[in-house]
Amino acid sequence: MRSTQRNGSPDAPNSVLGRALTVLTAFELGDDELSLAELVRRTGVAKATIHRLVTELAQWRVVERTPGGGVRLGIRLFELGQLVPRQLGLREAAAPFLADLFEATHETIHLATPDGTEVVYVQKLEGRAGPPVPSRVGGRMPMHCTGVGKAILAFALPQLLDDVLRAGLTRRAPRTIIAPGLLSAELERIHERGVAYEREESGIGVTCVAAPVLDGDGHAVAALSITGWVNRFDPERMAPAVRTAALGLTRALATTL
Amino acid sequence: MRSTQRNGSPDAPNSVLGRALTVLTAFELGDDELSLAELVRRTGVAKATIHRLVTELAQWRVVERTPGGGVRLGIRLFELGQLVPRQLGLREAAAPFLADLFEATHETIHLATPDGTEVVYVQKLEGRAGPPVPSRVGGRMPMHCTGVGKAILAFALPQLLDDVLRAGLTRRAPRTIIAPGLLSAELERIHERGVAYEREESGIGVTCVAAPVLDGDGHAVAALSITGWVNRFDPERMAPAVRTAALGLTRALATTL
DNA sequence: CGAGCCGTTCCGTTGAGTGGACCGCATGGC
DNA sequence: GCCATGCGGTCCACTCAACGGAACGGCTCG
Repeated sequence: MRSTQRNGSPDAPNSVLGRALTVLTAFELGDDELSLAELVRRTGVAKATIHRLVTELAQWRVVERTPGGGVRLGIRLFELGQLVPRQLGLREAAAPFLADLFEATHETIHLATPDGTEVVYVQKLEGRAGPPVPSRVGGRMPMHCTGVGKAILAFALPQLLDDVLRAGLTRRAPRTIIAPGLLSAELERIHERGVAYEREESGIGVTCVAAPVLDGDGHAVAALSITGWVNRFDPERMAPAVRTAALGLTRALATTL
Repeated sequence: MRSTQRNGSPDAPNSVLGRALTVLTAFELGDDELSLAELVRRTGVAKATIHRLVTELAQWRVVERTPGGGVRLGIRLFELGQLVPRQLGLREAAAPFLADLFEATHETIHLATPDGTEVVYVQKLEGRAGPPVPSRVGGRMPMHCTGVGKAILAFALPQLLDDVLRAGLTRRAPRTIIAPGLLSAELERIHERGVAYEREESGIGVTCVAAPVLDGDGHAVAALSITGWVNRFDPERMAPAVRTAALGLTRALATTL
């Protein structure tokens, strides 16, 4: 069995493409620019090879060379990423609903889509007075410890829950649900109510309400949520708003297709 | 001389990487999914090769296979794109300023960064009652016919203006500036005032005010703008707000570095 | 002033990549 | 019913693109 890298990629690839993608995925959140030597260290690819790959990637503006000889991810990668249909269609359709929610609450709004056993955030509107949350557009979080994740999981094929359990219910905060039985029961309640609550399961002091966005078969293709401070924000009171927006978005996507 | 493709890439590449990037850049805005056959047609790459490349790209989730055998850009491309520092740092620093401008005006707000002789939109907050504009996050527009573009051009190295003129002042709307002399004069006025106006130069009925965001050397690294209907929106009245926000962002970026 | 690290270049070797040919399967016009 | 067409997918012998060890020049330390 292949080792589980965070990027879910074949390790030690001996193909050009594999090496090139290893280089690109070597960049992480804090990395502004990396030196060639650092890339060699992170990827295990030979120096001459890194140099050749980086030179060609730079010609395509997929990476950019910095004056100091370093390498940074290039603007063209951003442009390509914005064309990805899984986020483009969703974001376009969701924009007015998210704007309404934000206008009405001024709390932090999230829109996320499932990928594997995690969710990827597609949009985030940050409330000024809201709690700091580790989420980020283009970032990932496990499904079991987030409102959007649980909302999606409750309206997904049973297979997905198995995958999530097999991946392990890692603890993210003191109140993260790490017992498979509790998670199943919680998902059942969410499925009945159409709304998922999360209280300090991903971070201390943070709570949220989420609702799923469904496709024609009733499976979740996304979820949206409102997040706030646990003592200044009543998720139950926001539930109807989130649910309404999610239903609206579900309908908007259905009529688009 | 190499032909000027829109993606600015070497054509007829005989490297694996070149072929793979040709495949990725074959996707355009409207394309949800492409068939392998369509990719063969668009790229001129042999079918077996396309098949092999797509299979490997799919393993990395850079592309995804659809049930019908088609190919679409994958979520991982979106994730990578969101890490690109040129937009990430800018977007993070700009978020509060853009939010303030939007809150105060409820008109369409743009944040763009220069790349070559064009600008790439990094953020867009769409006003409900604003005019439809062709801009899109991750999209490009020429510099000479947009507010943000002119603001950037007025605070760039002279070399850039030469490049823009050499690329040609293409007409986008009846009032697009296509005379080099007029553009130079306009840029001088913009440099003096610190604000750029655009009146129906990119589209009929649309006007905007833009201001540059500068680096330590006084060169533009970005620009932001407010856009509205030409008869319901007075750009001069919004100029101080845009300029203030741009100066604030300039300062915020300076202290970050 | 030399040890160490850096980005860069060179070049002989080799196996990853290539693409024409082929398969099985829908589709659809005759 | 049947052949023509276009599709995704597979095979495999040839070949040249890619590899990486080695060497170079520049830089910064101690």
